[in-house]
Amino acid sequence: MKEKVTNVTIKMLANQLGLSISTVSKAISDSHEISAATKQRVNDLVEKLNYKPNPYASSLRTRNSKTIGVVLPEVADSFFAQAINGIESVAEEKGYHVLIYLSHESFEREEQIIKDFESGRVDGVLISVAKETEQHKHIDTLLEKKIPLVFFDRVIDEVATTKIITDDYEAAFTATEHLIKQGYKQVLFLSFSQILSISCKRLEGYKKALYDNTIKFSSGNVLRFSNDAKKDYSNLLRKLTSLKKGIGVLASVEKLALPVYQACEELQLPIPQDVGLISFSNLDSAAFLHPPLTTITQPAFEMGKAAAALLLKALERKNFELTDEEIVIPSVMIVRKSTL
Amino acid sequence: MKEKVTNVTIKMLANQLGLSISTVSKAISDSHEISAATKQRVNDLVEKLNYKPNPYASSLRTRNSKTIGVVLPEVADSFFAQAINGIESVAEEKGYHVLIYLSHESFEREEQIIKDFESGRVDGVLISVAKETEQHKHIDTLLEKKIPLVFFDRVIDEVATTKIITDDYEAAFTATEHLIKQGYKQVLFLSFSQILSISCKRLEGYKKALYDNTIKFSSGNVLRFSNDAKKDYSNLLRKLTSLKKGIGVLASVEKLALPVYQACEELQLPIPQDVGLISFSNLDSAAFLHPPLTTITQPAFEMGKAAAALLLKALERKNFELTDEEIVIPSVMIVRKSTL
DNA sequence: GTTCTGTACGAAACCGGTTTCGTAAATAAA
DNA sequence: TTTATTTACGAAACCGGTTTCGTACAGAAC
Repeated sequence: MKEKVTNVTIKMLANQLGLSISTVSKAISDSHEISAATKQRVNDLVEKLNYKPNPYASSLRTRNSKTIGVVLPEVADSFFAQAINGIESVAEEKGYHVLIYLSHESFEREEQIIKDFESGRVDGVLISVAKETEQHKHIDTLLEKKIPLVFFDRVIDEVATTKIITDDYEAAFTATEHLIKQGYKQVLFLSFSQILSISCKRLEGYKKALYDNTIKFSSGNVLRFSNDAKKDYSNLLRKLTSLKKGIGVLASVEKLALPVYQACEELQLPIPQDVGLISFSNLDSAAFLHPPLTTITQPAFEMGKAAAALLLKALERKNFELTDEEIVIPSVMIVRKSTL
Repeated sequence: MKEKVTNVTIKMLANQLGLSISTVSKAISDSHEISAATKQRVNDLVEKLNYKPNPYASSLRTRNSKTIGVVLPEVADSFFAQAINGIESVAEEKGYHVLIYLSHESFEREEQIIKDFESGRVDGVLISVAKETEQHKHIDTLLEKKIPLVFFDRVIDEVATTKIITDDYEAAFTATEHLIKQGYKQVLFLSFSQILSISCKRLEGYKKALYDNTIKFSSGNVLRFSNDAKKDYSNLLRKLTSLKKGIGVLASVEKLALPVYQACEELQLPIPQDVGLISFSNLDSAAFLHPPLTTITQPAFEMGKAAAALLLKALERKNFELTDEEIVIPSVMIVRKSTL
């Protein structure tokens, strides 16, 4: 009762047609070796029997699977959700399949996933690394095996392949300067990783804006978020309490914005009067938050699309290799009420 | 320069060890036929050469791929994002791989995806159908091929397999009654499909609540959302304008909630005073919207997890079949300021 | 000593395609 | 007419594993 239904194979086609297996195979792939008449007969039977070639048999012989692996830290983040959309749209168009893996921000998990790819399960890889990831041996090993990989958003600078990023430094600079111009005397930077390239760049942009506005950088104004949401939240409360009013807050990643709303509510610090908030975020609901959230919105869909397009180009074109370069797609700041 | 690096194969292991291929294969799978000493030698070399068995060769012979297919209408919806998380968590644990496909709410696309699965690419399928889907021949055909499939959330009642759903009828009933109890004289139902089982059930729950409260049902109060966001929005504007104040709105799906915020803002109809809003939604930001959104929150993660767990059980246990039943995981209503 | 049983392994078929290479017949070139 | 090509197809190797089946040998049973 549970045994699989035997699928129709190319052998069955060949037998029914009185042709050889190789002839059928060639007919299906529209080889010039096969006459039009024979192709017609073959295709008719393919249609009639609803023949679906076994993809794994084909993959085994041809050494490619028409499958790409996508490694994400998580999926419950609008950025990644939109990025998947972009990736899927080009994969679909080119007839590729997408295997999805979540690292849950864990380096070990990411390492396991990447190591599995050495098996040849995927033709290429798109990755946005975990917040913990600082080494890149796992990725180097994969590249040595000539499995193309492109980074998007969360990249590792030291790895020599193509990276699709946004203008993190500039965006953070703009955001910080915006807060300063709006009159916030101090600016907090909510950091979610001290390791990630994007975090570092955003922090640098923040620092530069402070510098340009002759505000002294204080490491105490950089709040590091860990995995412990409770502790992070109480740190945030403490920090906000300790400061005078007129605090600007730059959340360097989407998930850090909502805790600020919550904390301000709890502490009765009205946004934007006492606290100005701007966040890197792709939330559709940003415009309807209370108050509407000023955001740095990343071109998530486009980044996913660009990354996938490049990867597939590298897979399809034998004379195209992924060079060590950064492709920057700019973010846009959308000013709303949370910053006056 | 582009040719793939030849991976180490089981044959290379066998040669280096002076053993036969079959012995090595059995050693790796820890067969009782092989002596402990030999297993040790084999595993040592596996480690040393970083041998990764080709998954497609293995799939070909064993006729299973340790891969499941997940078909979603979209991914930029908190429900599906969380569901993926649930699915991935159990797939990961059981060593399964997950292929993701988006139907983008198109029946044709969904059909293509499902048809591809007839090739044997996946061992089993999880699906939440497109809003357009009313036929189910594509799914029947798959089931005839003995490829297990479980529905989650957006199910097709007529297909005889397991369905993981939430209590749509009751939740909509509760939501509607809540609006009525809060004093809204009329209740609008924002519908996003006339076909989907969940939509119908939610509509039924809505009707029942009206009936129980002796409010006459009017089909004019059911607003159908199409794919044309602009047209939908202007319909919504028109409807809200035409009604007296004190309108309750039940958004039967997450994406319909934000347009209501926008329309109320545009029409200067304060929520919750003039318009009460409740929505099926899993948005984390619901609590921080302006005003905070009362939601029916579905157990998305749990539903994904349950669906995946059941599917994998059907795949692993030969004496377990997916019966034609519904497993209901209840939603919870979280009352916030958008409904007084 | 003979038969039986169990252990440890190897040869080969097999999964279902793709690809190489060989060849008979038809056609073109000389 | 003979030779060179082209057309259309088939046999078989191949991809890299898994699985079946056969067997040599050691020790146990009789």
